[in-house]
Amino acid sequence: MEVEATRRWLDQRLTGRAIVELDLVDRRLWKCGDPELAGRRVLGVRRRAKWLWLQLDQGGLAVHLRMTGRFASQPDGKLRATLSTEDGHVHFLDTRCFAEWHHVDALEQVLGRLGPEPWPGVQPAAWWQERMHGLRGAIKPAFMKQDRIAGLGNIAAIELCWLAELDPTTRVPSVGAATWTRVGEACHDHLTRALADALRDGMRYLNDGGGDHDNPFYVYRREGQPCPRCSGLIERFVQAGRGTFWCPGCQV
DNA sequence: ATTCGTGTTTCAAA
DNA sequence: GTTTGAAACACGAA
Repeated sequence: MEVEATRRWLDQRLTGRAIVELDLVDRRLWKCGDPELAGRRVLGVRRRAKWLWLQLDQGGLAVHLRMTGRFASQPDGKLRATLSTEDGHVHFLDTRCFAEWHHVDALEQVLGRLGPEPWPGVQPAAWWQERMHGLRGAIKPAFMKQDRIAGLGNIAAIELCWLAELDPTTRVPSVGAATWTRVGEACHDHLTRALADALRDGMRYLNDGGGDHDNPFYVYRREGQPCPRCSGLIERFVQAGRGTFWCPGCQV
């Protein structure tokens, strides 16, 4: 998970430092609170779902990267803000400018209804059954319901269906215990691997003209390519408004 | 030139 | 409860 990788990156550079200046290049980032951060000290960096929380000595900064937000040591993109400390700069880049920064007393003020975190543990079948209880629609969009399970997005939902050999259109009530167990393992596998990839390479697979040659996923954005498991062809269709990639050969 | 699709998530409407 | 579309916005690809 890129957000967890970002959390560690920020923690290394900001925790224990005092903020010297916030240069808010694009005001649209700023959703609420006082943007005057000079003199505040960063006590720690935490994550909840895809929110980052920079705990300050007075309140904190809640940051959501949305689609294209990212932190970097060099301003090599659409620069929206720069956070300066005594010993360095942290730049915030965001092509589409959907990201949100909130200066509030507590992170809970900006969180919607969020279910529990599925990671870093391996959640057992009973956990998934409880989280999905009452849903009757397709499993893949259900994985993305933040009020049921926090932090799974489109890629995770796609990849974990593939890992669990599960047809993304399967109705939630017809998923059996053995499959839920596979889902739990698949979810842990995917998120752990996504974090390792992000720690190593960042989001290089979709950045600066590289095309898809660095795509680290099994089926995401691989329409027309052979399935790594059964060599069937990966297909794409739209489900609940989002692109869904899957292998009709081995996902049942 | 124009349209389409995109890593997120919430919301309203049907 | 479910499903869809729209909303933030920018840009590369078709």
